[in-house]
Amino acid sequence: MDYTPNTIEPKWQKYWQDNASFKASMDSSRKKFYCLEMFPYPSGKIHMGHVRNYTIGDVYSRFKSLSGFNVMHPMGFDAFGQPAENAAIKHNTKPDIWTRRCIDAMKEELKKMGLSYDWDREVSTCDSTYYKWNQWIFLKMFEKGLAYKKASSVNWCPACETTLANEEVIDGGCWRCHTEVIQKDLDQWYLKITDYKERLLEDLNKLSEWPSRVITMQTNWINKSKGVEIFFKVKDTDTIIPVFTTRVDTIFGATYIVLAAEHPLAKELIKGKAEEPKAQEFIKATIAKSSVVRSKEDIKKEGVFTGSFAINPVNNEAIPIWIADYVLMEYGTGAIMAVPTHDQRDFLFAKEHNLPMRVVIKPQDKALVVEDMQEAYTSGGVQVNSGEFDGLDNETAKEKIASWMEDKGIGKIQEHWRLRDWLISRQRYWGTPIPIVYCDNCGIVPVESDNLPVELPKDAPFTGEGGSPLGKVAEFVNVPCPKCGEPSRRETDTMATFFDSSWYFLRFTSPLCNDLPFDKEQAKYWMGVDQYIGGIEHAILHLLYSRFFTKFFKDLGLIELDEPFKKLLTQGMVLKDGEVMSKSKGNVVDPDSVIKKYGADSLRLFILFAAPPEVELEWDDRAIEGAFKFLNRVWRIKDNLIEKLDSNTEKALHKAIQKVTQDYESFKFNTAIASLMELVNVIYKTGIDKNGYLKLLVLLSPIAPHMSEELNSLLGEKDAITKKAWPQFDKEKIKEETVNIVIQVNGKVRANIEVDSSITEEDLKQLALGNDNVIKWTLNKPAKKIIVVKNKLVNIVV
RNA sequence: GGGCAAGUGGUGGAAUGGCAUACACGAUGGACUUAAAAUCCAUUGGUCGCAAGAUCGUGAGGGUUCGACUCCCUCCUUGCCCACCA
Repeated sequence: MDYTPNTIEPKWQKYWQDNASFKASMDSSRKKFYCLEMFPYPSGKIHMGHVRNYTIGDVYSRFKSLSGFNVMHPMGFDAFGQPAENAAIKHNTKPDIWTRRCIDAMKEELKKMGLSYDWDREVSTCDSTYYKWNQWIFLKMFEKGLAYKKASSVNWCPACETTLANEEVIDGGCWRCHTEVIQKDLDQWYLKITDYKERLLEDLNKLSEWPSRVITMQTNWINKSKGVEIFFKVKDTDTIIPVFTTRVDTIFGATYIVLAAEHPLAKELIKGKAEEPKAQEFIKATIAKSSVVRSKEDIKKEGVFTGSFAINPVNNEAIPIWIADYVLMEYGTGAIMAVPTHDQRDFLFAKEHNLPMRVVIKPQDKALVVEDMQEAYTSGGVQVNSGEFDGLDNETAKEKIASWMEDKGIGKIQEHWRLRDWLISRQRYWGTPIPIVYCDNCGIVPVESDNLPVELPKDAPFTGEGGSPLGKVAEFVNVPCPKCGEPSRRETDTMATFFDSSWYFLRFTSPLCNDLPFDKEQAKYWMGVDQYIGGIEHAILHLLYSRFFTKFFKDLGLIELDEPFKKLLTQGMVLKDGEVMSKSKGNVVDPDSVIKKYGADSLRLFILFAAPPEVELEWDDRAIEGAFKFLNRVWRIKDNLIEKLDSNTEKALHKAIQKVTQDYESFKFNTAIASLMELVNVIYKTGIDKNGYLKLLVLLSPIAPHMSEELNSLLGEKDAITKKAWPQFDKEKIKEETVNIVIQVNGKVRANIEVDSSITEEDLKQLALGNDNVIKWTLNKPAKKIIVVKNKLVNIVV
């Protein structure tokens, strides 16, 4: 009988479903294991990235389950978002209909992969039973002052007609449609994630099982830096311009000041000056450009003189005040002190506009002359031209100048954080309505939590143009004020979808809970997520937001833990011909067609065997055949089972159990598969008995679950393979009586001997010295030194 | 510009201080077959050699060590993330 995955696989998928093989229930007598892969956006079709992500999670999950853990392995859909709106417009349907269809299609494909999900826990963020709790969480945040409204200039995508968080702007374009982003003033809802910045930074220390690069990226994102806010007085006035710097050691070299075009003082300073008309025009032109466009490196650093001067408080020098496009209002105080000799941006600007320069830090061993400088000197060195601080090294000077300025009241030591508040408003239809009402009498009024959910109207008109579709639905917008009952208007913005995905892992613990976002008892048992698996592209935003929400829930008393994800694996991308698979490059391999041809087991095997999980994986059409061939090889063993296992094969089996177990545990699936292949190669030479074969099948079952179940059942086993126990290896059986010892002379391998593993060091030395080849290579020279590494090698140095 | 990875046969990769290239793909040869496919077996880093064997070899150069793909320094290349963050 041949191996026919197309008949075997649906059969076992049905069996698992009918027998609720992967249903997880709380059982405090058993050790739990919560294995989670990042839930997908339901595009309707899975791609190889999904296959890789979910196969890794599935193998680990099945391995943990066979090892005795009470495993929870849920799956759901991150179903709100803009593509549904675009698709609905394109296909003349409605986002919810389109999304539900996509979810069904995608679920079918996921099931065809044979993934061991507890589908009873499925959640879709577009269900009102889910987004009701988004609204509840939002109201709690509003109550605690963590959700607030701010009128501000925001990134605006003209194509999507929606605001974007800075984090969502990629290379000056919208992260989804790549249209160039412009600036627009809107009243926006923000979440005050900055209230949690200390904890978000501090608690990174607790995440010892996260990849260090993700920790580094988060640290840099939150980025705490120490510096000094310096007070520059505008000459002949009482106006103060505060300026923040991390390089206070360069303060004596400040030769001008630069304000952002948006700086509130900019217009005031130019008033009545000869420079006013030119400066006015510059300000207007600069504000029109978005921050992202302005931040492009190739843009020339433009600026105008304001006609005003500032007094440098450390030496009372009057220095010119400029306005320039390279200074951004959002950072620091929106004004900088420029030190062209020691900052490259200032250097270029000063050269361009002929501004003065002065060296205040010079290298240890030589002089630094302004006229000879081709670029700013940004390294450390010795203070010069810095008054009483001359001669100090600049790091010491930094400390001393800072406290000296603070004592004199001309500066203030400050912490500066890079992390900013999180903009969650979207002028979109397909998202969670923000549960807020605007009343002429009462102002901003939260919807009563008893009246949640604020349902998304099913038939809002949207064309993709002209702002919020919800604003056009009268019966949605016009409601009585929850406080005074007078006619008022609902908020028509919806929430960014990152909100939805910031707590779904908690909802999985009790997806039907209807009095809180999640059940406290269930969450206490199942949380935190023992293993989280997903793409490196989520290393900052999604993980940071999820950490923020978790800390917020802790503060509400809903959970006890600080961090949601104990262990994190970031899988590498799937490439074809050295490039990321993408529709635009036309190099996409459709998983479904591979499953049709070779079966899900072969696809799973290939994707794990081709590379370790963390690194990029190169798709290879031929190697998938190799995976299929290997499964056939395992399949055929069933026809040639022998009665009695010989001791060498038995040893090979036990060694494989040891190696495969270790490798699964540490996500080294590629080498685990290699060991299984080696074992199969041995079996082809010597044969194996039924008992040994069954063990091999259990070892293989996390990777090729369908075939393993089929063979297990063909051999007459009553229990499904998912109910079996993980094989244990016997230490006695893998004990080696003899070991191979490498003999080196001066570090070069010259001989190889087989010795009893209990041999003493002295005997081994003598044996090595007496070896013919060793004698040949030592040429009777006396050994200067002999290094013996137990059970491995002898190195004779002559 | 900053940060983080990575660089090993024709290819994917293995080895984290101790026999470099496990396992697989591909290739070549053989067995089976009327034949092909499938399957099974063997060979497969370079150079020299009939062979035994020698010698070179993990991006480049240096260092530490009895011994380095592995640790350290300098450089090169590629990828990813971030970026006028003051």
